[in-house]
Amino acid sequence: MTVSKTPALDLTKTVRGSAPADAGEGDAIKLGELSELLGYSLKRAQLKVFDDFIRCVAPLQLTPAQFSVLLLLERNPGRNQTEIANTLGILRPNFVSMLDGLESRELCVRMRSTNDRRSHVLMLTDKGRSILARAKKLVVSKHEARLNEVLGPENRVALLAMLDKIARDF
Amino acid sequence: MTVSKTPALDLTKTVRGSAPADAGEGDAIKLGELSELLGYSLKRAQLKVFDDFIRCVAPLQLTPAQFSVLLLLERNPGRNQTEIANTLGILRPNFVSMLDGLESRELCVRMRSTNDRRSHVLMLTDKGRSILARAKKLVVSKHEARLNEVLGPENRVALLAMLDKIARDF
DNA sequence: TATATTTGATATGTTGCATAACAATTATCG
DNA sequence: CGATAATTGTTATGCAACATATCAAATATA
Repeated sequence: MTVSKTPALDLTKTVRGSAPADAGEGDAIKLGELSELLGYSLKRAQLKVFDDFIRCVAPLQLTPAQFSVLLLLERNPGRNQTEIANTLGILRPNFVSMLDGLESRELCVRMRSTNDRRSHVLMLTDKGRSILARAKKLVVSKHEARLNEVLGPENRVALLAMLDKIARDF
Repeated sequence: MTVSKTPALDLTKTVRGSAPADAGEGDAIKLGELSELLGYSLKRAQLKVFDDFIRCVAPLQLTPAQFSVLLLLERNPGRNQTEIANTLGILRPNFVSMLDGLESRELCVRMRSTNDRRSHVLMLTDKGRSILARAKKLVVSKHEARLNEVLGPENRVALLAMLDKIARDF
């Protein structure tokens, strides 16, 4: 049992540095308490993971956000823009140009709803389904494979569980 | 032992949705494979954690990025802008306006180095040290306290370890 | 019917992040 | 030494993400 002390930040030293000269030449910069800041590690990890995702799925030219939209449209066909945008945490005004991009590539379509002629029913096109299927394969075979390499499968699951808990209960 | 299957994405169904009508009325939108995408969970968790950080440290008006700069300056006095910016993953041009903000609030100072008159030696002011000390207390007592509530201390440590592994080995 | 709400859209602003270019200074090399 | 290259901080600029206000059309509600 590795007993790592719980208190993360250590507010002891006050560093009375009044010397106007340069720093300790040659040695590396110390992260210090920064390495215990969850937000810092979270952001750095997120950037890395997004970078890897973009690389893995580069042949299809899909960003993580676009991929998530296509996933939602496949699982929830016939929803309108507000519903899809809301579940992804995207504001409706910003979702418009996103859909413009996907629709101009003929990956999805907007159709006026017959029930409520204000809203647009969103649907994947065949091309959209095809691209999404290929994207999934790349994500599984490259992106998640790399992740399982680094973390190990069981750690990946545990990590996901903790992140979801944060996203929900925080 | 909860045997959760390792393969995250499940590329089986093809959803032959050709109905131009609306979706399954009334029921909630299903996230589907999205909940298995690490990048998605990572980003949502990161946004939540940053939001909480900003709230907790609001009385001092410090963003996570500003806090991390002050932490680095305290631990590594006398470094120049390039060194600090690099270790934080901030591009030098963008670090200029960041320092402008901190310096205009008198939290740190730039002094021309006597060794190399191109570079600026960065140092915390007394006010900067004071604000940083108060910020640390808020982070520990509010931000990390909340995190330990949600995750539990040992999970927090495990989470940090995995995130750092991703940030390093990915 | 009159008023309020919802939906998609536009305009606009802010912020984070990236690149090119520049003057001043320093390092390198012929 | 002197010419050239590299470094440091800076400015300008562009792009993408994110946020707010506002609008017309359609619908809901009073």
